[in-house]
Amino acid sequence: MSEQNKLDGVRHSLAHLLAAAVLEKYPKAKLGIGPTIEHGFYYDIQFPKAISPEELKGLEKTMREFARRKLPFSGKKVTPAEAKKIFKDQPFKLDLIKEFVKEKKGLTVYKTGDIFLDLCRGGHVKNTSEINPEAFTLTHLAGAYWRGSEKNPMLTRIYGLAFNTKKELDAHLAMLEEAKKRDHRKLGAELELFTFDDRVGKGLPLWLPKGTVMKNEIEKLAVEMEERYGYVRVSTPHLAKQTLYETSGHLPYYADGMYPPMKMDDGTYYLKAMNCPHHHVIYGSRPRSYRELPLRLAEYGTVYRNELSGTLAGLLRVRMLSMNDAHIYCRKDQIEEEFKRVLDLNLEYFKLFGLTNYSFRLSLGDPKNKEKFVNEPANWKYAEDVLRNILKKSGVKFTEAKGEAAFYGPKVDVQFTSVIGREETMSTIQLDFAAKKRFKLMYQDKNGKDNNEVFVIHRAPLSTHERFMAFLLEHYAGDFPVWLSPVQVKVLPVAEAHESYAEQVVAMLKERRIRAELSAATETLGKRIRGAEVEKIPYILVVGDKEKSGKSVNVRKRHVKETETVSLKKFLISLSVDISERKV
RNA sequence: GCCAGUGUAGCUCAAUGGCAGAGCAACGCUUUCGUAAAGCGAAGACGGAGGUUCGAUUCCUCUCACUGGCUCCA
Repeated sequence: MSEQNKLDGVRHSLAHLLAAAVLEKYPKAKLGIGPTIEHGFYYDIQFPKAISPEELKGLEKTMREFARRKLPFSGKKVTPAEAKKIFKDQPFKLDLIKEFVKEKKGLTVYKTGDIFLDLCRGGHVKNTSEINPEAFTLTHLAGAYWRGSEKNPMLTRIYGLAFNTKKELDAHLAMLEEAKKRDHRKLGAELELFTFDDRVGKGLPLWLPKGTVMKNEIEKLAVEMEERYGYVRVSTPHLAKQTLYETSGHLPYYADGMYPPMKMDDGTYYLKAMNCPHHHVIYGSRPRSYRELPLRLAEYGTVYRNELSGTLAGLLRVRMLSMNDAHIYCRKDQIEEEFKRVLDLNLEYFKLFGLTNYSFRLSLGDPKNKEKFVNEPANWKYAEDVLRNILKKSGVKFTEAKGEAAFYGPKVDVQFTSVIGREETMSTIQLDFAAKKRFKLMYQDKNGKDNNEVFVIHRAPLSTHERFMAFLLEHYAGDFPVWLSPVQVKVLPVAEAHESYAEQVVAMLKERRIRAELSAATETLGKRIRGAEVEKIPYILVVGDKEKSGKSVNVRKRHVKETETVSLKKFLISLSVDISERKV
């Protein structure tokens, strides 16, 4: 047995001990399921009344006592009738038994000493003596719907962490503490990048001056890259009439995610939740020739989505999104090439930002779910095969996920895990075979005939400004590359006498469009250095008598104690080059 | 939206059924300083609305916001 399987066995066994501890204290509690997860385990339980987080300590203690009793785990097969009898007071277990019988799965029950019996497929330690009672802890409570459906009752989920040794557990807890310091919400407030306010509304970020500088830098990058990759830019209104979303087909699939309609004297309007329909209209604004394809329309489009209040989280999930959007209109024979180019664009971005913590996911439709996906089986199969083949050819690793597609077609999502462990889709590339029919997207082919075979690739490699900023903040822990830093250089005169020289230095920096600030000598030099370090300014320039007479600056790089005196001229040139090349 | 938790000054943290206390930041004055916190001073807060009470920041109800998760998604 591998180390990992053994640890999984420990974690799974702990879930059983947790359930046993709960039943000892609350004999009337109803058990859901208790699986193993990445760093531990959880158990979903319905309590007679809500329990408080303080009670976790007590449950933990009981679990330790159980573990020390050296209880053996043993399993046996049972018939459905036997199982129903054993779990007659456990409605959720009865639910599972029904399901397993329907799926013709065998039933097994596992016994933990003589304290606990659970319906379970196995995978435990042989004896609780294999569990290190110091290497696990219960961490937090959460609500979770039974079988993951919001139509079912909500159970209380108790999460636990478990490792082989106390040392590993402590290290993991310490890592979580460290991660909290990189939380984009904390850093964003400290670095004055964005803020929220009750009067504006939840999920509606206000970009502060420094955050806006960064947002604009990222947008500038996108404009340059997209120009290089053959895109043209467009710009569209934030609202549109209901008819547009009826044409696009978004209303039946997406109405819940949109803000409610606004009835005006000349019709009903919606705030846009996506840019695609507007772009499709631009495509159709005049007849297109086959020579024009692929046509790539790009826009940093602002969209509004009425996300459920409970899902909002800092900039990771908001209600106003600035999407790095574009739609590529191409012929069938161009899909592969275009898709590949988008993939390359993605990879180029990730390399530029030094991002490695991502994985590709091929998000597929689900033929059974006709409410969520357009019912065109042949098109689905074609599009899914196209995407799968391109991914395979390009050699990137990917997983497949059923039911994660857009309603109009499959997509390739780039999944990131934030430092606090939340997984979100960052970039997305989608293949849309439904728009051409709905919007009557046409082109004239070589023979002058109308052709409706216009495929649309939706793509957002830089996600939204909001989510991308959240990832960048956590990725760099606030230490942004110079080109992205809101303030690139801070100039510190040693004393008042050096202020005029310092002002000259700032002026020369600004002339080269370098973002520089003066930190006047109203405080001690040490204090101003500390301030600039806390602000995470990439370059601190100290100027005193020596620098003034030598037309030089003393350069202190972020987080580096050793300083270096160089001529002002030299510093200006090398910094300008670094910024224009977007060096890390 | 659902389940649970948390809301004290710009930030970090105290205390309390009976005048809410500090550090940092910001402000004023003094200091003009060579690489991560100079000194003094003044000022600043119980998320909001009800209720219980002689009296509520503290107890209760509602509400708003945030946090952790579920569902959902860029």
